[in-house]
Amino acid sequence: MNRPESEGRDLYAIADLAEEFGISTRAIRFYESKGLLTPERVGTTRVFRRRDRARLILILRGKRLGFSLRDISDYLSLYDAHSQVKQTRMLVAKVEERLTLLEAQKADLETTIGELKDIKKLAEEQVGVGS
Amino acid sequence: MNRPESEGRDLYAIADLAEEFGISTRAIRFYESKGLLTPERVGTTRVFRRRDRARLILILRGKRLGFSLRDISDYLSLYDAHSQVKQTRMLVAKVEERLTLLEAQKADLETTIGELKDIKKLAEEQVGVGS
DNA sequence: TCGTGAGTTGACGTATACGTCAACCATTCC
DNA sequence: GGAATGGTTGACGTATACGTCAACTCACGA
Repeated sequence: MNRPESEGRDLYAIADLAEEFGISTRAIRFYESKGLLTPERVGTTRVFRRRDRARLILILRGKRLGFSLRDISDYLSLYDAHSQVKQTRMLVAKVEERLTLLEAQKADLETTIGELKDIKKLAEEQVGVGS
Repeated sequence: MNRPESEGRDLYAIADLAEEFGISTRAIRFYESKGLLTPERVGTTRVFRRRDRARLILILRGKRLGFSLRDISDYLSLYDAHSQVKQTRMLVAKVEERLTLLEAQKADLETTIGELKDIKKLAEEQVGVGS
């Protein structure tokens, strides 16, 4: 069910990921120092795999949403637990908590978007839309 | 069309607002120092009106959404421009820019919410939902 | 008149999230 | 073998968003 031969074929250098996601290598090292990433080492050099890359995507999305690295760390552990499927009750509670937060955030966002659309409409009427 | 008599009837002390919104008076003073609020003064004491209270609500919502005070400041100026209705073309552009940002954020949020719901579902199946 | 409570202004401290810089390997290419 | 290239670790600096604290003012009531 596992394919050891296909493993070890997805290796990224720190600079690869930095460039791909438009962040600094220093930032990536910082995330590692906070335990959000756990790349392997070849000697002293970091080697990242698909898992790390996926986590990095989650990290950056979390940041775009305004979460702290601490929040994101918790969030990532939900994913880990997800694949490990242990302490499942705790997990459900945590997920629900997070969902409540996010749904509230979504409501805030929708309110804000609505208000801005109103402003835009009024402003456009003021000018004459097509002019 | 304006009712001067009904004005000046909505006065809040700094502590009123702090308590109402569960923040510190220091925070409110900080927002003022950053130009986000402009309460009047009676002697040295700050006096807030409905306008300030409304702005504070926008500030706190912005913060919940993960925006910096700098962002929120820009955002508030959209509202100001909105009521003043000047520089209208600039305003439309700014609003559109902000809307693009927020729509992207909303997409991020919906993705995240979706993922968490998946995790929750899997976890619940693992346990047996009603148990 | 004294003190008590509420408000005010700096000044300083703190946590987060990095950027910058120096000094140091390790490879590789000529 | 020397230089360039890319990677590594501290150490230090910076911006944001406040909290904490000291020292002061002012109004009010016993």
